[in-house]
This record gives sequence, C-alpha cells and structure tokens, in this order.
Amino acid sequence: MRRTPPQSLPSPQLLDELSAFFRLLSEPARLQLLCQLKHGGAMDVATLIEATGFSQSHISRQLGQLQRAGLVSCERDGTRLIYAVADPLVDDLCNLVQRRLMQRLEQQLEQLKGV
Amino acid sequence: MRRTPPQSLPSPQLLDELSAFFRLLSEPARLQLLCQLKHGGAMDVATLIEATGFSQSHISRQLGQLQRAGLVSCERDGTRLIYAVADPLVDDLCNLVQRRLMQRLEQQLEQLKGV
DNA sequence: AACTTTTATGAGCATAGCCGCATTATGGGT
DNA sequence: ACCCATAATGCGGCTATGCTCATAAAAGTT
Repeated sequence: MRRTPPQSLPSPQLLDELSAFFRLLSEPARLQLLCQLKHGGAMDVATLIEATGFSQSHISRQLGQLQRAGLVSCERDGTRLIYAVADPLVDDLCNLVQRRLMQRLEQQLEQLKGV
Repeated sequence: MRRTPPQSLPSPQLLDELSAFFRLLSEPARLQLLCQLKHGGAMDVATLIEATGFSQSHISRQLGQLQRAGLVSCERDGTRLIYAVADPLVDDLCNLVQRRLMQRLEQQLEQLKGV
C-alpha cells in the first residue's frame, strides 16, 4: 500500500495559477473549441464559427484567452488566422477526468446492484 | 514521432461534465481546502476555518460541492464532521498543471536569453 | 426537555464573466 | 487611395456564483 507522502502547502500564487488554469477549462465553449481544434486539426475562425455556432466575437475572445495561456497558437494565412492546439496537456487532463467520471458511475451502478 | 490519432468529438454531455469538473477546481477557495486536507490529512471544519480564514458557511458550502462530486468524504465524530480527500486525481492533475506552468516559464526565460 | 456545540441552508448583495451587437483594426486586392 | 474580408475590441445586458449574515437542523450532554 502506498502511503501518501507529506506534502507542502502550495503558495497562494501557485494556488491562483492552478485555479486560473482550471478556470480556462471550466467553460464549455472553450473546451469545445479546444476539442474542435484537436479533432479537425488547424482551422480558421470561420470554420470554428460553423462548427460551434458561436458568434465571431465570442470565439475570438475565447481563443484569445487560450492563446495567452499558451494552449493554442495561430498563424496568418492572408487575412485569415489559422488556430491550432499548442499543448497536449489539455487532452491528457480530459482523458484522466473522463476515465474518473466513468469509474465513478460504475461504482454507483455496483452500489445499486449490490443491495 | 507519435502522431495524434484521429479523435471523435466529445458529446455535449461529456463536455458539460468535464467543464463542471474543472469548474470545481477553478475556485481558489475550493482548491485550497483540498490542499489543506491533502496536507494535513482528515480534519474537521473548525480546523479548516482556522487554517484558511474562511467563514464557516462558506467552507460548508464548498465542502458540500466537493463531496457531491466525490472529491472529499466525511464521517461523524460526535457533533463534528471529519472531512478527508476521497480521490487522488485532483492531486495528480495539479502536479501535471504545475509542471506545465514551470516548463512554460522556463521556455519564456530561454526566449529572453536567446536574443 | 432544555441547552450547547457543530454544521448545513435560506436570503441577499456584490462581482465576475459569458455573450452578442456594433465598431474598429489589420491585411490583401484592384 | 479605396474597398473587401477577416479578426479583435469597447460596450452593455444577463446569469451564475462567491461570500456573508442570520437561521435552522443535527448530535450530544445533563
């Protein structure tokens, strides 16, 4: 059995940075944009508008936040900007959480069965 | 080099569940409570009040959210409730994100050096 | 049963952030 | 220089939620 090692408390700064990062992923719209880019590869804003149904300004803002955090990158193609996922971490985190959600539901199912 | 495999888009439900989970961690107060519990082991609300400086009602609410998500558990000891971390996933996620934040800062530092 | 201690909850205020509309900024073509 | 296409930004409404005060609920003691 693995003991949980004694752990130092994170500093307030780190706490804020961590929560700020998670807040980026706490918005369905942003997460959806990231998934679209992950799924379809690099694409411009017009394609994202069509894929998600969000307004141009909304998408532009969310992409701006993601870009400042280094989660997406963009390069120009004439007047268009082609965005792409810049960090695989988000995908990893989502997979971890998804698996955890599934495990939890399975446990609850077993609970109901095992009466 | 590992190619990113073609990935199906997550359903709206999954997207909402994922974002809801990340939203739990997007609040510094909740993250701080989780870290306190991780650091000091199981403890009651009075201890958490003293450790964090938050009001009793605030802590109670946040713990309620974390408990409904299965991230903390509690057991009674007389009138007191002893809370504890119930899932190691949060700690793993924080470590991943922290490492990523550090890597990013190092890269930015190299950028400035390498002019 | 009344009283104390501890935790949960209803009500309300304040703030943050999503989202769209309208406008501006940027780059390219004639 | 003017116009078009695309993306970014100022503004404002709206909702969600953090946070507190006051109160209720739960458990224990005498």
